[in-house]
Amino acid sequence: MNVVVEGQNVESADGSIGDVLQKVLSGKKFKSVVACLVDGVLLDTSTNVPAEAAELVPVYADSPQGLEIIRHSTAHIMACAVQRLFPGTKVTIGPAIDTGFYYDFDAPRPFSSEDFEAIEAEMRKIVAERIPFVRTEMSREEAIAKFTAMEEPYKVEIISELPAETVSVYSCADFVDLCRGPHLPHTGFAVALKLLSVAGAYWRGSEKNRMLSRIYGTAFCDEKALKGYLTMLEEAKRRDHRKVGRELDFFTFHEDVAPGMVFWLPKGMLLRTILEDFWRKEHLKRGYELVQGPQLLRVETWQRSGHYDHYRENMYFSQIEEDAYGIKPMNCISHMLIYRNSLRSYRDLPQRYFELGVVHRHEKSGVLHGLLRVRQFTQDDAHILCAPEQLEGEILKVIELIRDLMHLFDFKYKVAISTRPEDSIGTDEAWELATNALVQAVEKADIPYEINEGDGAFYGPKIDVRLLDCIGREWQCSTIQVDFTLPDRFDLTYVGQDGERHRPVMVHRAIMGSVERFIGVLIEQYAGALPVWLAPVQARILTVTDTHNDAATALATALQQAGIRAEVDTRNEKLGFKVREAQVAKIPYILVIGDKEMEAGGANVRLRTGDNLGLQTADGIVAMIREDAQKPFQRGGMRYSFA
RNA sequence: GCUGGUGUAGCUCAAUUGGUAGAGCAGCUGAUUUGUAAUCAGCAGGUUGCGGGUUCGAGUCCCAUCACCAGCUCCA
Repeated sequence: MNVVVEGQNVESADGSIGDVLQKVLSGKKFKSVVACLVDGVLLDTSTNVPAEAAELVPVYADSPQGLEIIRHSTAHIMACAVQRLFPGTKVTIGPAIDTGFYYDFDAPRPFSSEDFEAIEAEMRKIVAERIPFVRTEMSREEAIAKFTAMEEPYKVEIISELPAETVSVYSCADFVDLCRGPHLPHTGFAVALKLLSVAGAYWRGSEKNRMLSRIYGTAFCDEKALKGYLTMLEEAKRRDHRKVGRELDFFTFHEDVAPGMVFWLPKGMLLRTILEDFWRKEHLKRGYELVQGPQLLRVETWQRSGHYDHYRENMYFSQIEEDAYGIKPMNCISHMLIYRNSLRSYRDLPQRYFELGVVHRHEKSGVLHGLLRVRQFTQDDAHILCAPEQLEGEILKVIELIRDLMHLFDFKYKVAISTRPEDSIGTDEAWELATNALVQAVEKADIPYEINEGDGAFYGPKIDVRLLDCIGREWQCSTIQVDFTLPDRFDLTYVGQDGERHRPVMVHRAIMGSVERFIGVLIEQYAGALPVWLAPVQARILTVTDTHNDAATALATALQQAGIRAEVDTRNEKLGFKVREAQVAKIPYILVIGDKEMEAGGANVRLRTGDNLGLQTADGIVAMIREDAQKPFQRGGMRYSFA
């Protein structure tokens, strides 16, 4: 029998995959093979070449697939080390993840980062021993008996629920684990590893189960790649919006006064205002109308909407004399009441109500995170009330708006459709209709998506868009939710062409999701160096000495009259000091006026990148900044206008 | 809410086995009139998150609580 390996024909009978690869590959190359794709199936190199195999594609340590195997095997090595050092620790699961791996243990005492040194040392010992990973297949019953004997109840539970009749088990020295594989040929391949953090994690991800002790770590194909990753983590810390937001005076928190609620400082509020103004105008252009409802609604209303039954734990309440009020966690109720304010005809549809709506949600204490997860936030919320036959078209328009916004900031995003959860209201028919409309629209827009079963809102299915922050965490931003239920509960109607009353469909949608969160992600995306159109200060004029103050003020006035946000730094400081401060403040245009500039009229232009553009006239500076501010908009269907 | 960790000046961090709470930056005052990432000097700044306890003595040890950080569950 022959197989093809990297274009060459090789005799493959009676040999392991490793044996065959060794015949073809150079010694150096062979040493970095961690596993092999046999006609597309990933196998250990110790496996015998299957009789019908046609092609072997070696998986190298530095490939994405190879990296995943390294990490998975490193998780096993860690489990092995942990069981050696902490007898009585039960193992559960330990997969590779995007940034490394983790393993969840049920330990006599939870681990802390102080244990890392000992665990890593034991792991290195195991790596140095170059112990082979040995795969064994056995029947389910055998496996259950084996893990029962080993007193590993979590493994027994997993195996008992597996549909397969035979399972594979990997052993590595004294450590045995249920595992699909494949694994490294031996532990000596795990040359670059590091433990990163500990965390609690529920068994099978459910809050009702026991809390396990999770250790996160990472592994790479070599020390250089590991070092690169650790450097990247440091870089990410420098971009953290909480740090940058404080340094740039954008916002602050007073944890003792209002945990999870933002205090916007003047610079941050200006940024926010620019973004919101732009966004309101964009909505007006796209057929939305601006509305606003009250912060407090009587409890009876929340009972009618279903929020009281399904969302009460997250709501704030207030008692005034005899009346109980709920502070709104969502804006939809007000928008429905605005719809119901007059009799609607089919000719009026769709009604699109937009509100930058401030909502309060009492999030659990452990989940707050800077601007990205807060208890009071502003949704760029809209509710579209339309006839059922308009639904798909309306959803498509919303998807276009999402696309344009993501495009404007060069965000990468993921789309998921979430279906009916257990805790929900409404008929099966309505849920199916709504879910289908979402799927149809996304497919028509030709956007890749995944399905999250049971992840919908209690009143309807939804499309979610998630953005990535600077260390790869996902944050939900846009959401589109179809709702047949609330229009029913609030008896919304329109008069059709036939003169009969009909029920409109409601689409809840937010594009940024939360203005706070969106700004948080923006700050990280740009590391604080916001696009010129959003920068609270677009230009700062620095004087060399106080003889240039008048010229600086005159230039500032000229820029301001052209709609540019400019300020002057006339402090009695050295120029180098002022330049440094302007640069640290990430101000896009640093304009210096000294004798030369005063004589020639204009200023020396330095960018926050450090580039110096030399002497420019006032008109030239205005044109330059305007063009720069306009640049991101040239790509999409949106425009930015100077006030 | 859960697991682990951390709370010291506006910010970043020190403070030997429990023994007088310090520094840099920022702030204020003065000097300096300065050419593209930090001029010099002086001054001021703190019931060590809050509340108990142990001790002759607590920033340090113990308990409780609030908050923050890394995750988990949840979520815009």
